Amino acid sequence: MAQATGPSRSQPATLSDVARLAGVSIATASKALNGRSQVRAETRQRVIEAAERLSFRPNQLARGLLAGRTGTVGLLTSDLEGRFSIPILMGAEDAFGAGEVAVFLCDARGDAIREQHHVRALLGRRVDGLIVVGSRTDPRPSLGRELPVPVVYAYAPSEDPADLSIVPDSVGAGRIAVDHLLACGRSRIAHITGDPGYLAAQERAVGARAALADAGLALVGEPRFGVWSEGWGRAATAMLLDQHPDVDAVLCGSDQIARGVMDVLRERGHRVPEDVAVMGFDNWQVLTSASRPPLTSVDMNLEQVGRAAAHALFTAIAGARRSGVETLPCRVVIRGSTAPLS
Amino acid sequence: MAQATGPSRSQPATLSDVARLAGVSIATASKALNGRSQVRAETRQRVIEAAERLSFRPNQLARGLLAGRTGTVGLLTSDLEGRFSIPILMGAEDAFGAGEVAVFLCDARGDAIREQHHVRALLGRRVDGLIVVGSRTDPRPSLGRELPVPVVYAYAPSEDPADLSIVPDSVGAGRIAVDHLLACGRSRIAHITGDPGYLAAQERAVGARAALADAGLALVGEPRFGVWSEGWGRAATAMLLDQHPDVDAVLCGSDQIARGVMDVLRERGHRVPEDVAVMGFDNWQVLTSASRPPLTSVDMNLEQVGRAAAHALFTAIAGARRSGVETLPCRVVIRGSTAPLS
DNA sequence: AAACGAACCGAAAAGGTTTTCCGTGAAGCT
DNA sequence: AGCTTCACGGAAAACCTTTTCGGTTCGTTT
Repeated sequence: MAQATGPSRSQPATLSDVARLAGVSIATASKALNGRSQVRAETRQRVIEAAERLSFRPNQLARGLLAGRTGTVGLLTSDLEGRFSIPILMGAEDAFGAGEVAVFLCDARGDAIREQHHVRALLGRRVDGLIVVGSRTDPRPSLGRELPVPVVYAYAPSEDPADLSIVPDSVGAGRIAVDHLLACGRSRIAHITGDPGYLAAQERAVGARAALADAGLALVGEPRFGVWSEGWGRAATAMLLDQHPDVDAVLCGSDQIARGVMDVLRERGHRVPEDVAVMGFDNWQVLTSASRPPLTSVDMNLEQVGRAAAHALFTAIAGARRSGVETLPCRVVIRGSTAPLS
Repeated sequence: MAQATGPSRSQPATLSDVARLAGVSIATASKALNGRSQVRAETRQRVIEAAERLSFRPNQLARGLLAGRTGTVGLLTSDLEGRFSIPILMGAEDAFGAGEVAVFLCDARGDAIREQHHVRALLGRRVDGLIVVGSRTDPRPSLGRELPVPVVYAYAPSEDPADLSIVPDSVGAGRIAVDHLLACGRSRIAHITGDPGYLAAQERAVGARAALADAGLALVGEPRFGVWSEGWGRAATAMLLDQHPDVDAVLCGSDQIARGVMDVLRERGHRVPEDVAVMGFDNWQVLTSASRPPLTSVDMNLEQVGRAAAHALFTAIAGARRSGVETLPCRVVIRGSTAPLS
């Protein structure tokens, strides 16, 4: 009953179909299509035309079964919803797509059980490697050393130093942010940032202080930790202006916070950037370009993190293992909210 | 040289390894692990333990090769960056993950050539079906009727009515938005929306007008089309207030526009929601909850669109084809920016 | 005791591709 | 003419799992 190539939808052509149509053996057809040299040019041409006519696509399953390599990798995110996973994922997909590698996407939704389940499923499909994408930069548990394929951790590093992790340089990000404000001639710089439980918040503050110290300066007051929201940005700014009305720059832990900061600054009659310069982190387009004025922000180069992770996985699959945490530099994107003091 | 199970990383165990360890044939091992009935309980136990010890995972490639079904689907997005693809993708991933189906993610980046390339690659991997996710609701070209696997279009419908498409009900969205404003006692409702080249903008306006007409009312002025930005929301609101200072509600084409609208309303001394109610579309958390007051918005239920697409693909793979454009209802999420007139 | 049935297990084929090895024929050389 | 060399094409194994079908063993029945 099943062989009716009939009405609806025929099976895809197989290599033996091509061989039959071209009047050669399966082996010859394979060699002709793969550019092997043991086949006459004329024969090769005949095979190629036959494959064309049948719109033959080699079955990657069979190929993978034989080769022991499938040309697939697993991309395991812990949180698709969060906006940090997406650019990383794009970078990785981009890097792999160019190399004929297909990507299995799995979202663990922050659940370790589900993550374990996905890992097992991916290994059953014989992926050549795994990329684990976190939703924040705090270290996360390793998947273990016993996996049969290489693993690269992106954004959230593994707790096990034997694993390879690719993360943005948060300390450096704090540094270059302050360097930019210093270059704008600011010297009374405050720092309003988010949840102190986030390593990124701590590291950016460390970098900012280090850059100020190098210039013989210090923050105006202590860093103000809170939550990653506009509301906190507004509240913290109100307090800041009460205590330090002479502040000439505010470095904000995120673009959202910066948005709130700028609103209150404007409401209180401080001009941005003439009186107070404002910077954010993350360079989240929808916020930076909607602000008045557009917001200068530190871009974490997440797409590049994804690409680097993909590249590292490539080389690991080829046999060259690395380990440890590798950091990638961030960059300042200058917009209207920061400008030299006139 | 290759058989050294040696130092670094051994090959995954195969069924014949398990069979050998358990002292049975390959066939029996397979039957034991798959719950077939022709094997003694004690033997089955022995096999299961052997599989456990070797941490055996059946090779899905071999299984797929044999069964003709791979348990994989392709998810083809035209634009990962845009925020509409992500929830759809999450819904689809969620629905498939529960069913032991793995998802290949491909991002065409809005390029038809790249899309074609990805389709070919996916077919080479013998996916059982395809979901095509668009970045806007305007119809897009079909992948064609000649594909060997079923295809479901999500968010952006196919131009070919023979294809199956799942989209949110934009006209209905406009309707329920106005219905909500009417229920709040508003009667002088303006509409500030985005790019008129977007079908979503047109359809929402159509729905809004229809709901008003049903109540014997009309919009305050014409719908104001522009771009999907806060800046446009601010500019349009300024004009609106000049011409119609007595407006008591503004229906905005997106949450971004709504954000701009609210800013200007407040600056001009109009209270939200006491004097003017404001609504947006998309229910984009980061904007709706950061607004002052939090923004009432129409949620397009995109995750549900993704789930429905996955489900439709499931049944199509099982043989039950549908066709045409199926719409899913949207829902109003009420927050502080709309309230009954006191 | 012979025959029968049930329960259990194994051999083998199938799925599609790549690769190795062998065979055939022709051309080149002495 | 007889030999080697070369170019080309084909047979078959391998990858791993599932399933069908046939075979063995043991207990039961007449």
